[in-house]
This record gives sequence, C-alpha cells and structure tokens, in this order.
Amino acid sequence: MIRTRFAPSPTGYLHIGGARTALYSWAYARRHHGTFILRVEDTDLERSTRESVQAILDGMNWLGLDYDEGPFYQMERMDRYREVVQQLLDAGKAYYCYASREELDALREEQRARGVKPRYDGRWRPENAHGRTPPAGVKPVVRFKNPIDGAVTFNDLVKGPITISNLELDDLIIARPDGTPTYNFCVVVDDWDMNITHVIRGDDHVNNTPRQINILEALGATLPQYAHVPMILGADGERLSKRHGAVSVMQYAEEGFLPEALLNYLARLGWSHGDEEVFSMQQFVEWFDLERISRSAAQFNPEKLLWLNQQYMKAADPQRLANDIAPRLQGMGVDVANGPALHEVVAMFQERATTLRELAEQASLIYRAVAPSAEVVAQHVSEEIRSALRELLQAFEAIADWNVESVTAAFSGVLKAHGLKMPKLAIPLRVVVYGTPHTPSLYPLLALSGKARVVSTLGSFLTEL
RNA sequence: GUCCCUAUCGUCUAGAGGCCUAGGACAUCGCCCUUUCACGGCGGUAACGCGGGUUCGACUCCCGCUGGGGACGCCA
Repeated sequence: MIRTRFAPSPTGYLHIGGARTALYSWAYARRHHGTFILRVEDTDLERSTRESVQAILDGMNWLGLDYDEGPFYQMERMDRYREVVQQLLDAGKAYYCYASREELDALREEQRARGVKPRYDGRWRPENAHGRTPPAGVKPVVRFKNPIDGAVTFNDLVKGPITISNLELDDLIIARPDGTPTYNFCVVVDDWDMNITHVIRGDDHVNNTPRQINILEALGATLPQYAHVPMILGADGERLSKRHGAVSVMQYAEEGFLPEALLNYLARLGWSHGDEEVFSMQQFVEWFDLERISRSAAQFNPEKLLWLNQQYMKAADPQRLANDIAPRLQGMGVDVANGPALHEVVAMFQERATTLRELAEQASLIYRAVAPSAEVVAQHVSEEIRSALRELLQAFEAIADWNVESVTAAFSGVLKAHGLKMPKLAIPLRVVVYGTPHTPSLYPLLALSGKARVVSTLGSFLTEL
C-alpha cells in the first residue's frame, strides 16, 4: 500500500514550487490507490503562523488536492519525539553535547578558512569526551551519533543512485537544550510512524536524505523510497522569489486563473508524457510516473500558463464561468440583474479572455456604459459618421422586435444609404456604445445588449454635442 | 571553499546507439480567415555547452572541463 505525504512548513503561503511537489505526491498516491497525507511542520515557533497554515489549506483546497489523512501538526507530537530521543540516548546512539554556540561558530569559521566543509568535530562523542566533565550550568543539546565511515547510498526514484560519504556528514543535533526536537529528526519519526512508503519532496532535501537514512537505520525502521523533484526557477532562471511576481498559489486564483489550468501547467513543468500538453487531472493521474519527472530545475513561464488558462477558459461551461466571475463583477460595482443573463454574455466573451479577471472586465461592458475617451472619439467618429449614427439611432428606435435579424437589417439599411462599408460604421458604433473599438461580432453583441441599452447610450452620445 | 545534483530551440520538453534532415508546445515572425480585437488555420526562424574516449555508428554510453542549481544552522 502506497503512502505519500506533503509536509509544508507554515511560514508563508503555498507557493507554486510547493504546490507542484504536493501535486506529484498526491498524483502518485492516487495513481496507485494509496494514501495521501498532509503534515504541517510547524516546529519553528518563530516563523510559523496560523495564517500560513490557513493559506496552505486554502491553496490545497482551491487546487483540489484532497488528502486522506491529516492535517497532522508536529507541535502536537512533541511527546512522541522526546520519547524517541530518549530511546536513542538509552541505546547509546545519541549523546549530550555541551559545546556552546560561540564555540561551534568558531569551529565552523576555522574550517571554512581552511577550505574544508564545516562539520561538527565530535568533541563530545563519548569516545572522545571520556574524562571530560560537562561545564557547569550548561544545558546540553542531543546529537545523533552518525556513522564515522562508510557511505550512504539510496536509489532516488527521479535522479537515480546517489551516494554520500559519511565523512561528509556530522553528528547533527536532534534535540535542543529545552528538549524540543529539530527538523531532520521530526521528519524521520513522522515518516516512520506514518508508514510513509514514498518520500516525494523538493530537490533541496537531497543532502538531508543520508542523515535521515542513518537515523532511520539506528531506529531499526524500514526505509521509504525517495523521489526528489527539482526546483522551479523564476522566468529569469533565478530562484523563485517575491520579485518574480506571483509565487503564491492563491495569487493566481485572484488573478483569475482556473485551478485546472494551473494544475495542468504545474504537472507539465518538469514532467511529460510524450507530446501531451493539455490534459485533465484524471488523465494525469493515469499517466503519472516518478521516472518521467525531469532531473533538472525548470523555469516558470508565465506566457505558457496564460495560454493554457485560455485553453481552459474557451472549453469551460459558460454557466460555470458566470458563477466564477459573478463575485468579481459585484466587486466592480456592476449590477448584472438588469441586463442579459450572465452566462450568455460569458459565452460571447469567453474565448477572447485569458483570465477570469479579463472576462469580468469585458463582460462588464454589456452591463454598464463606458464613455470613450475624447481621443478615441476623435480618431473614429467623423462628422460624416456622426450623421450616419443619427440615422442608425432612428432605425434602431423603430425596431419593435429587437434581435439579431432586425438589428442587422437596420444596420445594413444605414450602410447602404450612406454608401459605407461595414467597418466604417461598425467601429464607430462600437466606440460609442462600448467605449472601445474591440468587441465581439457586432450584431449578436447588439442583440444581446438589448434595445434600451444601445439606444440610450447612442442617443446620449449624439445629443451631448 | 567542500560535497551533492544537473546540462536538447529564448522557455517547457520528446528522444532508452542507427527511426534525427533532432519532433511537439509556449513565445516570436510571416501568410490566410475576418466586421474591429481575439479565436482558428498554414508556414518560417530557432537547440543537442566544450574536449576526450567507447563503438562500424553517438543527442543517446564513459571520463574531464565549463555552465547552472542545491546543501553545508540549536530553520524547515
């Protein structure tokens, strides 16, 4: 039975790198009918916040990444960690270290200056410290007794075999003077207790893996399989940060991206199934395979995400999109009640918008008049056109049954009377009624807008001057 | 600095020694469609980092170099 987990620390928002890791972990469990667990690593009291926990939960929820167990919180498992620390101490696999921070800082500095890797030198290891008496009044940390020779090799499911010599490792601190456990230790105990079979996590944990394996072995635990997925870089190839724009998943929600589009993009960023580009989560789960994850970091490409989002927007059910943008329109102060049904408006605009935000803005034109700027008017509406528009207004006013046919007939009549080609009159009319020369196909648009709206906007424009 | 990982168009990638005249997608450029803007259709530009091996034959395997990323906390 496959058991995977996503273990974020609540020190910020769910960012897209974390979201992709969660997605892969989730998909792997789903693919194999296993269990997906959410675990919140909140042992850093300085930086962990309730808001961050909520933000992560919101992000997972918005993406539809549902978990079968959890969320578990490490802060609630303190007793268990202390118990295991004691177990290691009793077994002689961990020991107390009295070295002060200053002492360790000096050691590190000296090692760095010598051009070697900074490591704890094992000065309080029992075999080195015999006869030495602990300094009075110092509360010790607990260190894990890492093997001093040999090497740790594990077969990473995405990167292949990785070997790290124990010479590179040192005796890491597993408990602070106050007894609280540290990260690498909590992870080990949790993965062990939760029977995690596949640890799927970010690339930045590769170097932690041999340490964790050594502890797991000291505990006599069965080792999980590891799969380290590469990082996501910003569009400039640098590590993703705030200055790259949106890094939080919920920010994409606000900007009007569809969760399935983001999911599809993230799935395809660093993983592939032949030439497939647009696919549902159901298909993704069927295809997903850790071996197909690429081994190097990928750059985030906002343009492609936008394109994908548009693909999903075009294919989406208009009613669903209408529900999605209704709150946005309300927020913009647009009253939809007195106009045509929102889903009909959406159907007319959905293939022209790349995001829900854009769709809302475009749809709003149907419900409220936006006066064109004087510049735009000057550019598109000449005196000659103005007289044609007056005639058009009269023709429109005369229409009893306002629909595509009657609007077309009225418009064509004026066109013919003035010897004008379609765009000559269509563009000025767009500008006057909708405030912009760029709109969907004119006749259906006018028909949908309704006689009252068209006639009043056109009428007030013509009487203003 | 030390260790680990990594390397195909600008970007995401396909490629499991001959199928490669290196394919797809985004972006970009051009043409078509057209009632504007989009959508859509067609086409173009564009890549195997470098040097050594191995082999009859390397994008594919090995080594080195270089580039990129990561780790080296009483953070997670």
